[in-house]
Amino acid sequence: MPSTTKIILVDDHLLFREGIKLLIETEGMGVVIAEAPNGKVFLDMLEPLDPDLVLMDIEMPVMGGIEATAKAIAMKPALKILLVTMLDMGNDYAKLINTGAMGCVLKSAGKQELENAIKTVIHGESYFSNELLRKIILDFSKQKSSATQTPSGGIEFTERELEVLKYLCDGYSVTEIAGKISRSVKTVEAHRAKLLLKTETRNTINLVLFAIKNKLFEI
Amino acid sequence: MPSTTKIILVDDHLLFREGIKLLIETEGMGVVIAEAPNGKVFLDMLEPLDPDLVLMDIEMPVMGGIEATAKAIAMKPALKILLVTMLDMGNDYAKLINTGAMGCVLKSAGKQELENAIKTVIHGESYFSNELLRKIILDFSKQKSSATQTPSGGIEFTERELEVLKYLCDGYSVTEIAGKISRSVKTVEAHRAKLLLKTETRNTINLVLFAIKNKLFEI
DNA sequence: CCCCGCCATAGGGTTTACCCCAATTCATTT
DNA sequence: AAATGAATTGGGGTAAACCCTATGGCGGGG
Repeated sequence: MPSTTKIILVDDHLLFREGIKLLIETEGMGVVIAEAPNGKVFLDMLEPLDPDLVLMDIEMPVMGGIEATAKAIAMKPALKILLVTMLDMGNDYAKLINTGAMGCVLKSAGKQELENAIKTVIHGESYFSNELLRKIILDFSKQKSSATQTPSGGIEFTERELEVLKYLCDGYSVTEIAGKISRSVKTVEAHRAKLLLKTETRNTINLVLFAIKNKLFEI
Repeated sequence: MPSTTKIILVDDHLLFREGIKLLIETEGMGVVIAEAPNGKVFLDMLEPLDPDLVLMDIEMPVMGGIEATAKAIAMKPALKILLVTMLDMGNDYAKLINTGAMGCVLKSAGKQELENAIKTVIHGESYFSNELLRKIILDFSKQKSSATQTPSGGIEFTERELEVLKYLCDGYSVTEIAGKISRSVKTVEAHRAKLLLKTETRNTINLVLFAIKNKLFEI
């Protein structure tokens, strides 16, 4: 860990950069060695300047923070990047997580949280703001629930049907299932046929795919 | 929203259930109409009792909370389930999110947070504790980075095989694929047979499940 | 009380999946 | 140049999947 943290600010708003810079240096979080108005300019100064930490905005012209982060991490895998975003940035939170950035804070965060985030990231841990985390999870569960509701409007299965479906999703054939539950192959086939009807699928593979997409069973 | 929330407690520890029950009823959060020591017992009482909310432990004998939640949601998609877990439960946080549960709190949570979670979930929104959210995100980014390193299970496929496999994972039958790529059904079957050999699977369903598990294709 | 509907059980017959085998092409090796 | 091996293309035959039909059991409603 360096005695003085060398920081680069990447944001297309001059006022925001100056405010952050003042905040960082008066609070003794580190020293801002450079500023860039977009991802492209930042990437050009990455090699010669060799910063310890990058505070990166996401919405920027020419090259956004997501793309710039991915490329920067590809060049310097150990580089610590802290993303800065507004809460209502579309709904691509997954991308945000997978850039390789060590953390993400909201622009609405107070200086206390920013300081906390910077120290955490410099220390080698990751920091994601709680508000953002909650948004991401809501996004996740929304995807899930909309997937379960749309296919056929809340399908209900009988115990036997669920049992057969579980075995199918585990990869067992109808014949094998018939043996497992001590019933005729024809019986199990009838249960599967009912499942095909209820889920509006044409064959076993599509039935299994349906169950997996709707997270009825783990695979 | 009902005037008195009907709650079922599912946990294998009697003391924990009794403590939670006392807490819920003295704080006026609702009324505990039943208790179950594991997921199987709970599923049996789900139909007749028709609860508004379920407090479900994850680590339980016979049938765990993840599986029980998935099945319960499959039977009653509108049912509200609040999972209860310890923080160091392996690393299957993704499963936890995708069960269909409306929320998750830690066993170490105070009664204030529990009350907050119950009210939120009953109100129709989801609630996940902040500590847990942070864990989940870390898990998520870890999965992604390891996934980019090993695209397949070490197996190499030819162009044709990948093409056939993609169609299979989309739910198309061998006959349909033969039409799509203008080849004989027998040819496509031969490609699939090669896929079965390479992946060491016994039939198409297991082949598709293999591909999904190894994240060869999105579904 | 009896009928209707749903579930679980199963048979008959057609289509598809699966296994064993073969020919052609093409790149690499001997 | 000949041989080897792998990819792509198919056939033939059996087992399994898939579709249509049917019976006995059980609970709710006229």
